[in-house]
Amino acid sequence: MNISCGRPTTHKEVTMYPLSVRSSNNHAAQNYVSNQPYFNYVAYHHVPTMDDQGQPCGVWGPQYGSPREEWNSYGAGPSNTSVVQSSELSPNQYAYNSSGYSSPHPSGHGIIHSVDPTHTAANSPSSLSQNSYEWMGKTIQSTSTGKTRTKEKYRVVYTDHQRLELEKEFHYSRYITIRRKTELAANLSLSERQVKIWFQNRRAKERKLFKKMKNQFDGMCSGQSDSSSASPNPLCDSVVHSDMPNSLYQAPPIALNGL
DNA sequence: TTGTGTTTTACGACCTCC
DNA sequence: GGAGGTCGTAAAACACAA
Repeated sequence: MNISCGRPTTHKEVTMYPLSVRSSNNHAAQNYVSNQPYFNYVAYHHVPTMDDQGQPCGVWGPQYGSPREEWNSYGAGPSNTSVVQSSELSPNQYAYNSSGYSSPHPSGHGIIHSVDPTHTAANSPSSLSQNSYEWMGKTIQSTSTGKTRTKEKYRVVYTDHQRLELEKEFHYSRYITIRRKTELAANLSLSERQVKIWFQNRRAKERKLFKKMKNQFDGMCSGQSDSSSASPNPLCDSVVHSDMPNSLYQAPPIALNGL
């Protein structure tokens, strides 16, 4: 098997906390991830691959449905955004409307490239809370540890837009390519480091969720695991105990040769 | 309002690969 | 050696019951 996801070198990022401040009053989408239908772990089987043209590593098999289009059910991309702040919507009314999201970008993705600068300016994190960036000037260096921390914030909270785009990218591929990482970082006003770490954390979250679900499944099936008798629940045999873990978490695309 | 549990960013340690 | 991977963890942000 020739997995050819490139891993070109990238410069080490210097800025630890670039533009990324979420408006404090938008809890609406806080939990949108957990409600997403793609969290169907039983059916999910992702194999990260990428060709040498910079095409996405993610192979979204037909069993998962179309990778990007289904995001329209959540509303959409950044472009025509109408990210309505939660001050205007109830938590169940998280509206993220876009008709432009579905148009694929050159590399096969369909999200960021069509961003209208005017809309971006109107809806970008910076526009959400212009003054919220002030704290960034207060980055201090911890004298004891050398760690870079901000004086007033240990971490930033990403905007709904940033999260949505990251989630969409994650939905498309669990492992982001160098190229897409660069694009995303630029378009979301995040550092590449932040994008990378977000994906790492996101995968960790998924593993955690999967583990949780597997435990629940094991609990359900524990009473019928007697090998001497036929399992009354075929789901316990075929899905949970054999297929899911290994297929879900393949080794990361390490053998990389370019973007 | 407050206490508590969960989630979200961010990092360090350690690993593998080139 | 540098890149990005997982794993574990810290701490802020958040949700929610009492």
